[in-house]
Amino acid sequence: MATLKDVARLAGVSVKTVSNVVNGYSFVKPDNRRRVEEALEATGYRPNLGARNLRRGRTGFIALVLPELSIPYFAELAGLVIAAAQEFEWNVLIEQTFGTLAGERAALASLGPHLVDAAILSPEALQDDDFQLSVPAVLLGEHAVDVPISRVGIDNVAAAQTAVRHLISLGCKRIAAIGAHPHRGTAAQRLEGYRAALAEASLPFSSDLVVPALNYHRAEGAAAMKSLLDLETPPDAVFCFNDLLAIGAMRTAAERSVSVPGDLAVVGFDNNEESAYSAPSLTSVAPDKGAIARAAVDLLHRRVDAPDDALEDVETPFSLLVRESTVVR
Amino acid sequence: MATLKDVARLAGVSVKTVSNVVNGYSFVKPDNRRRVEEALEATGYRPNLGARNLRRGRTGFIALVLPELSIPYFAELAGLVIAAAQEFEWNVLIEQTFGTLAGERAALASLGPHLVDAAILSPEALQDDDFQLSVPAVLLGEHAVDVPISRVGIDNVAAAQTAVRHLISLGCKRIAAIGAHPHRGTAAQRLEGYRAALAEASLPFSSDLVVPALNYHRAEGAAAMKSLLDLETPPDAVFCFNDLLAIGAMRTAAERSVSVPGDLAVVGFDNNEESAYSAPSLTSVAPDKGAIARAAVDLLHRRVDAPDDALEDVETPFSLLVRESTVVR
DNA sequence: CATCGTTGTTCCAACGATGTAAAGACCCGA
DNA sequence: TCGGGTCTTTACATCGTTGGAACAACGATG
Repeated sequence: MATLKDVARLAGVSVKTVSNVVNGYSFVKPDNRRRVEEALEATGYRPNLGARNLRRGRTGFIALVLPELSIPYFAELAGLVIAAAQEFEWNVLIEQTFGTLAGERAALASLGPHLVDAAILSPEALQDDDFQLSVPAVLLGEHAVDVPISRVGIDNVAAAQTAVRHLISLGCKRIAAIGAHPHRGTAAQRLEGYRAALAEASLPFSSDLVVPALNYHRAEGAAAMKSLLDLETPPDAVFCFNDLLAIGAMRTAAERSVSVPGDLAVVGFDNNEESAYSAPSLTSVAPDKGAIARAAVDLLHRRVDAPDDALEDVETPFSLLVRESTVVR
Repeated sequence: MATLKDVARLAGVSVKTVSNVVNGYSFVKPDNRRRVEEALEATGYRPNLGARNLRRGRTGFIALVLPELSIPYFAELAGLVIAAAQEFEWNVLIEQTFGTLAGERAALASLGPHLVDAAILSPEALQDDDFQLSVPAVLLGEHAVDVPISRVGIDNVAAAQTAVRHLISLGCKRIAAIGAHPHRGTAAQRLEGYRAALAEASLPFSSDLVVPALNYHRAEGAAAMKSLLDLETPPDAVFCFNDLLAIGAMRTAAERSVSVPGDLAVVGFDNNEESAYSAPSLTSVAPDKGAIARAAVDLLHRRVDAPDDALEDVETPFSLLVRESTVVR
């Protein structure tokens, strides 16, 4: 691998002059510039990022801390974050926590100014004390705890309310919710939106109809739906806090010969690509994932230069995509 | 951020002694070792990886070059590669190519010994000439071209043959295939397995029943299935070269009121998590993704130390998971 | 022609870590 | 007491890059 030194020798100039050319410094004699450029071309020089960053005090990386890539929402988001980060010549380092406290603590501990310039976090179990960060960070989703970190995300209360209002508009009276979670901020907000929508339609809130979930995997949705169908009076609709839970719930409904949307309307959350192709296709709250990714990366980019700016709370748009799981074809 | 110098000053020893303690060098006096360890603890020292790697000539990163993270197979694989890489203290850099030649070329060009120690590649369009790599690499899938790079993957011919034999054993006579691709090595192999299975059962091969696909997205599977159902004599089974195509195909079948598996048996490939929950659930060839990820990382780890060893071709196991899309419940 | 400001280039130090060589401490037996 | 080996520590150079100061060349100015 060619270094600046090699290029300098070949071009017959000093190392610094080559560095100046590489970095677009203006005051280089046209003749020298040409010779250097030829030498760069000839050697196929590529800067050693480690050395450059060591010198510059930057690493060129940002961390993306998320539960797991096998969850479609996070996989899609990760792809968009990588694309957004490219604009700032940032590489993305993905850390999986598997939603555990230990995993999240380990991920945070491994971060530091020597490894990454900034971090995007999607925590699920972290407590206040854990947020001892040494690099600028932004939280995706909702604050479960009161920590001074900027946030990017949709208005989860409004989004949940929109989803449940839709179910109510279809005439559903017993609307269940799957996905309550002790620590997850988004879960609390979505539950709040759910209650608000019930309240404004004067529908009773029944804790029987609220089923918790820990990992938001399909299997949990399936299990939750079983317990709901076993109720004395099963629900006529279910609002799931993510699409995977909804897919699991629909699976159980199919196994029990409960017709969706005839007997049971189902709404999910996240709008995974898979949800447009399920049978029936899934009505879902669709956050603008691209906007989230861009906003998060952009915020961090500003924050790296000005770490002491006021915290930000960026609200990104969402929409409700109505599909077959709530409306008969 | 504390450096070795800070720790050394605090412990009252030289920088090198601290370095020796950090790196587990044996000959350090117990007394000094204790003082250094206390100082490490007190300062919360974490090595600057950039500097360490600059000195060691390693980067601590491997690249994972894949089409896109929003494709579940690659998302699941990426998660497993990250986990496998952790064992060797490697961080994983994910590069998305979106399956385009330009994207793949750009990804390869960006790799180099200054950025990564090695690379895992899942190319789809690259030609022979493009494989000018400056770091050890391993190919996932199949060689589409004749390049001297190690490979990890399943026996795609045998896997496809197994899948189609299964359809034949169900009594299917007109078995279609979706996913033929001009450049993709796996596609060629799977097509070969498909033809072999037909041949051994003395079933005719008809090119009408082979539909190409470029990106292996759900939409393509849906479109391909439409064209198959429009045939004068539609197929009674379809073997899709990945699960997304199969999901799309089943979607079309549902829209056309073609019953799966009654009128049409469907087999996919990859065994995405989603496929166990679709309606009907999808019979799929299940490669051992964990084994692939571990084998690839392991191979690279050996290759970094011994770059000139003979090429390897690691074959990982697969199985056929029979589900509702081929067998009536 | 001395002085000046602008341009262009080079030299040197530094980022934080580690390998090398050499020096210092220590213990043993002769 | 001395030589010789084994531990233990240190000073120094180095990885590839860039910032800053110093310096050199230049035409323009008085």
